[in-house]
Amino acid sequence: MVKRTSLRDADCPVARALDAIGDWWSLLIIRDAFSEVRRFGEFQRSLGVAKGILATRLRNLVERGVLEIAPASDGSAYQEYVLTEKGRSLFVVVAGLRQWGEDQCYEPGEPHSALIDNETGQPVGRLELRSADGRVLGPLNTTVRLAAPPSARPHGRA
Amino acid sequence: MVKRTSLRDADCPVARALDAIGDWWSLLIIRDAFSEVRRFGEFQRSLGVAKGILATRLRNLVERGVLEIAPASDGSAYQEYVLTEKGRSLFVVVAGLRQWGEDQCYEPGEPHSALIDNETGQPVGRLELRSADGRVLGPLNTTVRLAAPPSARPHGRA
DNA sequence: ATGTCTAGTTCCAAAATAGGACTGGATTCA
DNA sequence: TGAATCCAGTCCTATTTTGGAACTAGACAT
Repeated sequence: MVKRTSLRDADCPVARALDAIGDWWSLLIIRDAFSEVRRFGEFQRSLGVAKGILATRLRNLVERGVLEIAPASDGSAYQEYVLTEKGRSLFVVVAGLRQWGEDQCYEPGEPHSALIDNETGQPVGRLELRSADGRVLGPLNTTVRLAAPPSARPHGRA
Repeated sequence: MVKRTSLRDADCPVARALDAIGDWWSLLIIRDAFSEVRRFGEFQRSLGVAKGILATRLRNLVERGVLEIAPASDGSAYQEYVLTEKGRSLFVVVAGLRQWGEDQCYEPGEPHSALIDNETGQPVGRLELRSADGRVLGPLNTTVRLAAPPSARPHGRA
């Protein structure tokens, strides 16, 4: 009767997304996966997370289709966890978090890492949401249009 | 000695960001805040979260400077929680989660909400990371360049 | 002044986390 | 070939966090 609330079937895409990947470790695992981290032990050392928790998270991410298990690329009998297409499409989310962290979570002079465009060696541009015709959009220019499937619900809900 | 690990001083912007806002309820609170939800009771009803948890989360978000407390806009003696500039700059993160949720967390035919450009009434465009000169970048085109402040650390770490 | 609404706090049981010990198969070394 | 070590987990326990309900004090409405 206390059951950690599930948002799997929430009628908001943000809630569903968070249900799948919205905890600390999962996002960090995904971040690492974007940097070629693949093996259980690599994740464990990189994150410093308890093995039990890591095992749970990896299992969940595989179940959700964000990661998949592949044979080890080094020819050993072990397995690896690699991003699926679904997982790779989280790139902008991780990039968004990174930019926000860089901008808002460091002291003014404090040095931090940066995301670099391989082509030019320059930092990447700022992530922006644009309209279909190219205008940059902010919170004030947009509205959530509710889906109205079985019986329309008048107010936004989880 | 078990203390939920803190990533406040991690040397990765993603980790720091997650430390501030990287849990379920915080992100959902922020999502709601983008839709003009302001009052304790409104958040509580919208999210269906336990009041104790909501109180903790709001306090934390205020501490972190994501929300701030303002006098109630309806003239009553109560207070409201509104996004700061720091909080509003999470817009692309929430938008990214929303798009991912829409794309990946619904069954093919299943209807869902959409983010609409107020100007045109059309759905907003896809969030894309671009290079300084405008090329669309994916995970393969980018690399994290580590900060090398006190003594350079050779490998990515939490 | 009485009753209700708002925004919490407090308390409890159940669940999740952190950490360490343990295990069994794979790999390496001699 | 066998022993030592590494890898990828599982299992156990203590502590923390969550979810839910009950309680409270200060607005507000009548």
